[in-house]
Amino acid sequence: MSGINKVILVGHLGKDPEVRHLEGGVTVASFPLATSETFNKDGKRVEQTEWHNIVLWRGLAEVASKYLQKGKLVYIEGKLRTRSFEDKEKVKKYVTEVVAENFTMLGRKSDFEPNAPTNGNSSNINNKIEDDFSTSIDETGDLPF
Amino acid sequence: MSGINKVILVGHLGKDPEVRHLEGGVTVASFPLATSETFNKDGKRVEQTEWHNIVLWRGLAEVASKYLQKGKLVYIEGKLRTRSFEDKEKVKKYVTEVVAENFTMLGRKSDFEPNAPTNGNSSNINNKIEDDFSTSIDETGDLPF
Amino acid sequence: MSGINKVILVGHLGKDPEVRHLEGGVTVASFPLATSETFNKDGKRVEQTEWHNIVLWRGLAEVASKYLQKGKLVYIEGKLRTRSFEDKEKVKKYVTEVVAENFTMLGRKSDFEPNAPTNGNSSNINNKIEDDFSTSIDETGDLPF
Amino acid sequence: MSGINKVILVGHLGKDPEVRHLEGGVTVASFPLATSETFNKDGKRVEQTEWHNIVLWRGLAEVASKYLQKGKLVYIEGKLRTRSFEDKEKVKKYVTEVVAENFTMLGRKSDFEPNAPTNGNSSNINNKIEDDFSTSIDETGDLPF
DNA sequence: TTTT
DNA sequence: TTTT
Repeated sequence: MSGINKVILVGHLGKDPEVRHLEGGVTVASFPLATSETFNKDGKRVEQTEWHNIVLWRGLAEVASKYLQKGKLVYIEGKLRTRSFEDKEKVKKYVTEVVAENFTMLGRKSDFEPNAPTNGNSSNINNKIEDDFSTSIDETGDLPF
Repeated sequence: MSGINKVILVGHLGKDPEVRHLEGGVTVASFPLATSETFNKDGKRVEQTEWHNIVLWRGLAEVASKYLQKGKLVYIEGKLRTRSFEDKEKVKKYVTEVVAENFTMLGRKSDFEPNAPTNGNSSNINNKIEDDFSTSIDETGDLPF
Repeated sequence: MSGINKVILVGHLGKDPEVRHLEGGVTVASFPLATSETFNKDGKRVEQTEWHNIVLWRGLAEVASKYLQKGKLVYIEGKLRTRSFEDKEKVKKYVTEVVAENFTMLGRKSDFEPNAPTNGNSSNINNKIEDDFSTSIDETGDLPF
Repeated sequence: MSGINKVILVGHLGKDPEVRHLEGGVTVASFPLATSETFNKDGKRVEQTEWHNIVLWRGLAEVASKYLQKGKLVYIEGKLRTRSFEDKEKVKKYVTEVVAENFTMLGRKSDFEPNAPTNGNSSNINNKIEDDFSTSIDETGDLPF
């Protein structure tokens, strides 16, 4: 009859959410999310990061744009959706996104003060202790989307 | 630190699993899986189907190739992986797949006898009656789940 | 900060849903759900069944009481809740329940016609043939999922 | 055929893992895990905490005892199991547990240094910034198990 | 108490 | 390309 299409992610935002307002007043937000996995390969600790395109609609988009920021840790629940689009050269392409159905902020409370500035190398005492997630993203910079 | 990357699907196979044997003897199987969602739009019942690329490795690939067939209902648990490849025109493309970590067959037992032919409109009486063939599965006894 | 408390089950109802109407007009439904696991132990196929107490509230309770029946296969998503109560002898006891947040009917469509009688060994021909009654469901059109 | 019995939790340990070694050398670890949910009730922010009995076996128990500690944030995936036992007065009781199948440590890296001392009111600089989760547990002290 |  |  019906089916199940469910995605559960816990990871860090690669960028601040990007918010757009469509005609009709609908809000959409999106951001890349990194989920990392570490495993041993030939006795060495290897980290593999997977990047996900997260899309949020309406009220969820507005909450996300208010509370989520680059580097923050979030739990996201949603569904997979593959859509096609035309790139600049009019070539048809496909992209798979995770359409969020709800999310929960994880980590320290201080990480989620609304309206806090996002300076990558902030000297904010609360950010100081965090691991160096954000800078390493800036360096590699090769999000596949 | 670490993250979570989990996908849970319940849907029907769009095709029989396609099995390949890589150099080194590693088996890979893949198939498209459809998850359907029905909702009301302007008083009308609309069905929206999402297609997922499922990939299975090693032992899981072998079990899948033995028991799963076009049309069957399965529960699949896995993780998202986006990989790039070059198409025939040497254009770099991305595809997102669900790498299965385990699966469970749902539905009637008769749907899962190994080696059964896949005729779309089969009039095989066994497909209409539940609980048939259960003994033959008991006899082979090698269902690893 | 916040947490995640999520349960995902696919199993068969052990009984028809039991519906109660609380003061204030709130509807609650509940039923036992069996999830079975089979594994090999000393070369023998062993089945282990786990029973879950499922509880549904309000609209979800009403839909469940209309469509779910003893023996049917369902996907249930919800959260764990342990509550205390006093038994007949005034002894404090604890019970853990799965409070359903949504559910999806799996299996053949004919399994889910509303108001069908529940005779365990029914010889009703409609239970043997797939795809029957589909139009009658289309006509009523009020399946909210 | 088969079923699905899956639990996904993100929460904080209420106590250090308790490790036991059974005859035959099997290791079992267990601890209470709190998942909190906050919602608005009559305009006020209410927090509701659910406690879960987590049980881990063998290698997973050993890893847990090494890395997990009271107050730490973890993602746990497992299955529900209700078992009966006799209490001191020989009364038969039931308890529902989450048998962990894997777990992932979340939060700051410094939270998971192995062998770190667990003093509730530690003056360890890394613990200082944490929110006051641990003390509030000590005060209420009413774990239902 | 279900189902396969 | 599946299924209901």
